[in-house]
Amino acid sequence: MSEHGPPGATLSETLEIEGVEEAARSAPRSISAADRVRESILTGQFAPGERINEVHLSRALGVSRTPTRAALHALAAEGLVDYAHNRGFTVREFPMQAVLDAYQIRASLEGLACRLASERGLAEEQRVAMEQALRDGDVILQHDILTEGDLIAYRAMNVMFHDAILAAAQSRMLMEAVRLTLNMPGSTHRHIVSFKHDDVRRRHDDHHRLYQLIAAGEGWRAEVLMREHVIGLAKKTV
Amino acid sequence: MSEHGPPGATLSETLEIEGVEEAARSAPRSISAADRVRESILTGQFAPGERINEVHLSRALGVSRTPTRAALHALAAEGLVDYAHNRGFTVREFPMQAVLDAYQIRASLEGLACRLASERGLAEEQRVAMEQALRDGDVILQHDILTEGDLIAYRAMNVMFHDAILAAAQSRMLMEAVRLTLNMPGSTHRHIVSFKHDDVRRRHDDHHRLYQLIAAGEGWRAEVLMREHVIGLAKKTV
DNA sequence: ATTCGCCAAACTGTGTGCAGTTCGATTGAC
DNA sequence: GTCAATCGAACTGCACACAGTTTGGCGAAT
Repeated sequence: MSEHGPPGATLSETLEIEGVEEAARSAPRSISAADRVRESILTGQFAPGERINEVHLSRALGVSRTPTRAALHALAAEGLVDYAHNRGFTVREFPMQAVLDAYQIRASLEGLACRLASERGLAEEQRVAMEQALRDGDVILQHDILTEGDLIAYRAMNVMFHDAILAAAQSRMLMEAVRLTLNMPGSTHRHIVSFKHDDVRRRHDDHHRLYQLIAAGEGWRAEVLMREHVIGLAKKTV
Repeated sequence: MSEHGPPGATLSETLEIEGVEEAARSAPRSISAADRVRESILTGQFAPGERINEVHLSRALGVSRTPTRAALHALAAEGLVDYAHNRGFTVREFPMQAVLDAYQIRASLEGLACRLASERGLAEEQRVAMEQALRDGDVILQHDILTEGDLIAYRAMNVMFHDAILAAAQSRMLMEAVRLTLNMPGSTHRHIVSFKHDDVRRRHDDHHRLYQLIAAGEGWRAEVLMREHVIGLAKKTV
């Protein structure tokens, strides 16, 4: 199964095809393929509305059409590509309004997660994660200006915090619904979410308050604050 | 491809395999297969947690493993089955708490849909559908006791009303998220949603108020009322 | 009697060939 | 020059065969 790379590469074949053999040791090709194609779509390697050719994509991934199709079906399920019978897959388009709507949906869902977390309590694991995230954010914000590295660390901290709340809500369906709202081309996010120091500080302050409210069992207040917190991400503060 | 039915039928082969040829005329096998398996799961033909054998299921459906696997992957995306590498698919379990949580999630999402619908206005098509649904409900509720036929008509009316609001929200992602919450074994719903005359009347009254609020552009009030409306479905009123 | 290791049957993962459909190009008429 | 019909290349849908993994059971050793 080696010697896969075709020399003449078309547009969709710009995917990296390194490290196939060690990664394929335990991971199924279809999963690995889905991950890589998802990454390509999220980073904007594919043009929105572009039709995806199974054969070309298969070659680019170094696998046959079967796992490729499985991967594309999985991505269709996640909402990243569209599927039409006898016409295959196309990259889904995300107009600006759809991206803004996604923040509204996520705000409602994560607000609900906060309420459920408040009612059901924080397990030790989630409490630790949230406290760690709060400390990490505090450290980052001590810097007067935020470097690119700071922003990377901030994003990791942010994911840890929000994931902990979702875990505390103890609802798999809620997690899946939130994931739907996160699966969209990330390049767009940069244009939406502000990373000015004051805005970041305000959002981190929200985190502190959210932690307090959830720990205190103030479900409704936590829900409302989280909704505002997430919606605020999509406010144009340029 | 005829003469498919194996005589010795195992558990998973109790699916109906009638009308294959006329249905397969234009519809792809994988879609048709997904629909039928989904129906089987929703009506409780499969035991929760049961492992799904691809070969047996393929024979029961009268197609090969390829479209069967595609169908199962699609159902996994909808959240009806779980998938594990090298272990295939299992029927997802829905504990009572998960079903109740689904109503909470749906309440948040449909509440948001009401707000968006209020802001974006009702297109003629949705306005007509909602008014029709309201009239249908009025007629049904004139009966002093509700027959089984009344309940079927009520459910159809209910779907029309809620779908119209979702359409008015103009967010595909929101529709998909709501669909997640609706995809669960329906038999359970019967035990949760009350169909006593007074409860149905109260819910229909909610619909009238929701229509008024949305038409009046009262987004926030419509959102709150819809949340209560949906959560009320899961309240045990036995 | 229990546990560990091994083996075989069954099942899933993947590659590949063929059939049916779609879509673009080419040719012809107007 | 424009439009339509037709043909062909390309692509998708499906079936099937083979390879790798899991899993249950059997037997031997402790």
